[in-house]
Amino acid sequence: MRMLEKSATLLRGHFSRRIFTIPTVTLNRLISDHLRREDDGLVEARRIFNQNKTSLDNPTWNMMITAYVQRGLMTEARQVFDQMPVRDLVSWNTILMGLKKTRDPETVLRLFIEMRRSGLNPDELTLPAVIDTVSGSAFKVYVLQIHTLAVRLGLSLSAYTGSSLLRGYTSLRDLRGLERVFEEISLKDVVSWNVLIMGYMRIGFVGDGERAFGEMPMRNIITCHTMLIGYIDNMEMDKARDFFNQMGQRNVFSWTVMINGYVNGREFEVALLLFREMVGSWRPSHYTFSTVLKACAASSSVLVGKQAHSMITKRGMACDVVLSTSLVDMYAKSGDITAASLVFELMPVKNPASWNSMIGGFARHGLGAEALEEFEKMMECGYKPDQVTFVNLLSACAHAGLVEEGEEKFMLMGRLGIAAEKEHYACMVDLLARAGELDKAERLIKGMPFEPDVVIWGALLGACGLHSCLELGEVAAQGISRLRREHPAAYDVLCRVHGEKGDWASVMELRRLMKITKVRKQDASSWIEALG
DNA sequence: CTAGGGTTAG
Repeated sequence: MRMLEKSATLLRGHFSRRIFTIPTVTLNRLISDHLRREDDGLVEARRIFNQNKTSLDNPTWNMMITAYVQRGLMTEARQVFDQMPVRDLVSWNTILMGLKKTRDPETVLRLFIEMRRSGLNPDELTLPAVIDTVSGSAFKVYVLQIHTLAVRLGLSLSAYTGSSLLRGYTSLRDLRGLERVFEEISLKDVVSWNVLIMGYMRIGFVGDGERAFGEMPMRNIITCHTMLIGYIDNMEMDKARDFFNQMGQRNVFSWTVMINGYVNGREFEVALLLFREMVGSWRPSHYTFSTVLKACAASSSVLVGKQAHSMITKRGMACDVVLSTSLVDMYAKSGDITAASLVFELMPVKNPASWNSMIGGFARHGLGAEALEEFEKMMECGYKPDQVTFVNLLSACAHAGLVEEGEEKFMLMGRLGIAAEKEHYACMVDLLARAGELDKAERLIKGMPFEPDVVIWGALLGACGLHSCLELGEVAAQGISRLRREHPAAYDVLCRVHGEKGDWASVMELRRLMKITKVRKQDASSWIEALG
């Protein structure tokens, strides 16, 4: 084949755009062989493709689009698509399915309308691309319109199109729609059933999910995972565990789902125990490790964290961005900022989340200057900071007492078009109040576009305790008690403030109240305790 | 020549 290609190119050079052309069949074979190659034959395929554009048939054009779509290169895919002399149904389907991944409902809808205008009718592959893009976006209402179209074209009978309609009605939380679409499918396959169960579970109808599970004529392991995830999402951890224990077949995925369920339910010890049980007979995936590292980070279990890290290293597991970021975060949250920084610096690919973990790590270690410095590097490297970046940055400033820098970053956030959320205000209140700028903090709270929450009042209250400011402290404490009746920290700080002022009568009254309402201080946790 | 369902980080 290579020989043929070489001589063809040679000949084409000599007979420059004269009568001699390579037969279309040969070119198609040549291009598809390149695209099938394990190593990247794409560049070579594109070269041959470009030289022979005028004599290629549609399947070859479509294969070229597919090649780019599979690699996620949508700009290139679009380029080829736009150059096509005649776009057929496969071309449209391929480009629409590719665009699904970009989560750009406007473009997808525009293209879909353009396709209809060109006189082509969608088939059972076209609609899922459109439906899946609009569901879960602000354009979900289109699901109903597309369903109507599907019915008119007889496509709602298809299991393939039907499953995307099921997802569409799930995103609308429309139980009746979900069931009606399911009934419309003429030949229900295992996917139809699985997606139906997923729909029931997502909308919160666990019982209906269980009923469908009992009724279905065929099952596979994905059915079981759908049930498992359904239970976990509905916080039915006991049912999930029972189901998991009874599963006839399990794989790495099953274990990961179960472990992740416990992590999300904040049952970190159970999660780590299950992980230990798992490694006896399974090789965890990078999904497993990420979720386990999250558990380690949240419970400051450095020991298990380090074990996980060495397992990853020892078996030469590909450490992707997500996994590396989990490592950085685990070390940062369990107190080893040096290790965190080391892993972070060695990361070949970073993303905003990675930077956030690093900056957040510096913040929690009180290293304000380092956090600010890392933020500058992040900007220099061209990464876009987001809300999380600024929460970390502002809390770094708050912990390090960098008032001016904090105010500066707060304004920068506005200039970058990132809306300040409650958490940002909480950091700013903390920052200002701690620095003794209590009036400024109070004004900030009054100017907020939402009601202050416990965290914000708490930050103010804490600082009032620090600066022995009784009047404002009481405003804050009242704010808290309006939101939550018994809040131990509020009583605690108020006692201190009153005590410092020598207002012992108030202190006694508070202590009495605490006894009556059985208020207890919240449990503290430390890195030392969690080391085991 | 296009093909649907299940998991990860800040």
